Amino acid sequence: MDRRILKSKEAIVEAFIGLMAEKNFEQVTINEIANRANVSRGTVYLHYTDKFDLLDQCIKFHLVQLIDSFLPCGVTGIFPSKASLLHTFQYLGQHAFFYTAVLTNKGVPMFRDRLKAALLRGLDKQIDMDGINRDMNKEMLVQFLASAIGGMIEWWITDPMPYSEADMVEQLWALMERNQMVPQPLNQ
Amino acid sequence: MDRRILKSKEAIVEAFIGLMAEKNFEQVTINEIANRANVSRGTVYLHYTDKFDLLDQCIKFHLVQLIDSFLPCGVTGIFPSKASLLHTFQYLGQHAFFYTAVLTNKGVPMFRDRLKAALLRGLDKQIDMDGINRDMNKEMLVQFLASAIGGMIEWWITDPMPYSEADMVEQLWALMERNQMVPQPLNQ
DNA sequence: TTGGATTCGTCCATTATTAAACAAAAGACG
DNA sequence: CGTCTTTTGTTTAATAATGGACGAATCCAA
Repeated sequence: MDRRILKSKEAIVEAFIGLMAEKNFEQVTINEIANRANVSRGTVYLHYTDKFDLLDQCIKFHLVQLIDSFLPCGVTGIFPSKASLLHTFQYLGQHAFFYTAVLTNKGVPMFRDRLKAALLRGLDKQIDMDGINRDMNKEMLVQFLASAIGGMIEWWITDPMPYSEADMVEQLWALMERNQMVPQPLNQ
Repeated sequence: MDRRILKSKEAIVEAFIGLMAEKNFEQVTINEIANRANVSRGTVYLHYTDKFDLLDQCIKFHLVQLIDSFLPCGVTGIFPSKASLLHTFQYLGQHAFFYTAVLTNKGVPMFRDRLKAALLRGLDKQIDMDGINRDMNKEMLVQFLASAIGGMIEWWITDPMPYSEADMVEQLWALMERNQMVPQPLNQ
């Protein structure tokens, strides 16, 4: 992609997130965004139809990255591991500014739902319905687990991250193994 | 000026100074500058004929700012004061990265001379040749004082700035008054 | 010295960004 | 309510930035 587009989008998104951390989404104006991004107002409209589209693209982009941090190769190839879960929390930590903004901003209540939806899609592919889960209703189980993980993420991000990434991985990985959301340990 | 020009120049200059702080001027390439600035190589040539011109414009720009920080209104209007001298040292402190780079870089030995030349021009306008200076040779006096001030600045910047801006102002202002480089105190 | 790689400086057509204007909608405020 | 201001979304022509190409110059290792 053209270097100019990347730079403009980067500046716009950064300005937008910064403003969202300061005030409600509704009272963020395109003018402010353009000014803070040091970009012409027309440039914003060149890439985004309006601020709802801007918010939408931001959320989509980050949720794709979030899933990718855990499932880097998608369906094919490598299975998720403790290491990839650590990558996920490192990614979350690095982008805590964005996630805090969208999770706490009064004007963006739908983000919680979209995070859960992304988790649902990811879980639906990963979960092993044999063994301990043989007699469970998959839909209910997936709902249960997606809520659990989403809640843990939201709690870790929204509170000032009281535990380290490694601590979170240790606890969460055990819970995921227990529910056959990841490859089972061999000595079992 | 067009916003794009400002942004490009800013990025180029910042990249350039950063590289000058890391290696000698001679071994800084236009390619490196463009890459670090995240700008097309052609854009560099659009604003600067070569890296010597880039260095030249950087130095000119900063020396103008340095003089302006002390004589904000040029010839007309307000006289320099302790406050404006404080502005000068605050400016120097804020741009210490640049001044350190050009003062210590082995490839830019001429910067010292240009700093002195700028001080000479500034002093020539300001100095009062009456009173204590009546029987002095102006050219020699100006040379003497420009070297003195230039040396103080270079020492303050190059050493890790052991004294505060206010300390420097206090000492230097006394020396400037003593030599009638600034308006004399009224009770004298 | 020779050859390969990198940088240089310049050119080009294409594309993104710019500042400006504009009417319409939304807010702010008395 | 009406007035004044700001924001919105769209359009325009002008211009800066882009990536790519090119031959020449420079550097560096064999």
